[in-house]
Amino acid sequence: MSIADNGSARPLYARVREQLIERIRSGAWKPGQLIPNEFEIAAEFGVSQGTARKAIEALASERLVVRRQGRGTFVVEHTPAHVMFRFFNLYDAHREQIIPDSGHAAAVVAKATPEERAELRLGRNDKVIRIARVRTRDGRPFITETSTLPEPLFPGIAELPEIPNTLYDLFQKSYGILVMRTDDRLSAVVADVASAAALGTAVGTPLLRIDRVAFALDDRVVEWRVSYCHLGDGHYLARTKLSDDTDRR
Amino acid sequence: MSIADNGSARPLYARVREQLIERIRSGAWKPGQLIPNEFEIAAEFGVSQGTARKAIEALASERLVVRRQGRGTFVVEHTPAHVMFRFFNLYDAHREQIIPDSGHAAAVVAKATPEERAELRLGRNDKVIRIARVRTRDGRPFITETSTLPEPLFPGIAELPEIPNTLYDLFQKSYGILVMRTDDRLSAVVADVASAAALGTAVGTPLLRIDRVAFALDDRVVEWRVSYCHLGDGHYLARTKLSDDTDRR
DNA sequence: CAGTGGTCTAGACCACGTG
DNA sequence: ACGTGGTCTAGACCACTGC
Repeated sequence: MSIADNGSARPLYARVREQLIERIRSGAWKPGQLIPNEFEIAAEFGVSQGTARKAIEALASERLVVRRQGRGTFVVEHTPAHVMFRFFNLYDAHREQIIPDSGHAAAVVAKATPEERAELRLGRNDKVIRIARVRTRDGRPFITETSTLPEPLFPGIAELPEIPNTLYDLFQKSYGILVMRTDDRLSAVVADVASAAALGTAVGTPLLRIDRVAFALDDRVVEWRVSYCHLGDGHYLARTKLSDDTDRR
Repeated sequence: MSIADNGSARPLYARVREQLIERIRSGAWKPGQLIPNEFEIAAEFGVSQGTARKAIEALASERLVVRRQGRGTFVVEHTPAHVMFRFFNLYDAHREQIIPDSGHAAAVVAKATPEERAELRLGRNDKVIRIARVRTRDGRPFITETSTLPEPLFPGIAELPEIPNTLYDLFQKSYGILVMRTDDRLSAVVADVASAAALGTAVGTPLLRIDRVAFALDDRVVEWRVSYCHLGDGHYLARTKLSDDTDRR
């Protein structure tokens, strides 16, 4: 049964690409798994090897798969180190990436506030999971962080004996949800009494506020997170390239 | 004379790509110019049309050229609007991109300080051009900005009757330098007396500090810029994608 | 209509990793 | 030695643009 049979206007390689993405999204192909080679995919969809190649290369450029010459093509795997490296953009005064620790994380389930519904694009009676923690560095607190997750997507997280340091690898491994993109909205604030106490600093200290929304493979919003960072001589690194996509949804 | 004659290990399409980049970098192909079609490029380098195509597609994915079906392939052109849209990441409370105005800009030439030499990767006796201005929005000041440029790259900028609102299109049009990437280091500070006066706000107001370094096509540093932004309910938007390059030079 | 980029195919050979 | 992805070629046809 060939995918080429219908008269759709979309290019063949694009339709093959979507079918392959769907297999990753649905979990038919697991993280780290070897996928069929170019000729097998070509035969399955009734296209030439070159067309299958173009579809696979598109996935590779999106980092959904990793190609290894001589070995094969593998579904991307979010490891804790990988997640930190890719999605944690804080650097110290020496321009080294900061690897933070997670303090005790408290998780609760609650009805979403109007603001949470707006950020997470939820319906009226949806529930959310809130995870609050203070992150440390060399044992010293430097970030207060509150994550809010749509409860239906992540049942049972609140009951875990311990919340991991990085959520995104848990999202992929336990819930099959792959974080593809984060939008961080950054602003400067001064520490209020509560923040100052939590971070061990003075009221009025400047803090970097990071308001993050994370998107999954299908563009669903899977996390809203607000962090207040006491960075000292550190900073947040944002790289902008001419080659970046231009659409700001 | 074919490019394929030597026994280099680099793929053919990569060598063709570099030759095409060199033509843009050197100014042999001007911004907005139509470049030769796939068959002409293939013939010139002694490769097949498919290989020329792969080289051109690489340039298109880097946004160095724009392909238009039925018309041809054109060298990218930095217009002021284009530059604002791509490299100015500030948004207002309604999540609309902020388009700032430039106040009066003062430019001076001076010997580089040690800090300027470090940021711009200059030698001991190099000079720099410093451009200071206060940017406004609806007539109200909201950013103080100091750009520092290597003087040898931009002779005569300090003598211009007026400094334009966006520097990067000037860099391309008048100096043949294409800005490819910016690294913004973001931190929170509080307004000192000078900043508060310039921005019409109170001492102690939180400001977003943006420490930017801009890179040209050949990875030279072409600008170091420090901005202090009084954003109110606005923010800086930083988008991070799984598909972003992973190397943090 | 001619000329451009876009898609698709078929096949050859190379480079790499593993057994 | 074998199977994988990586490169390169040659040619066909389609879709869009502008004259």
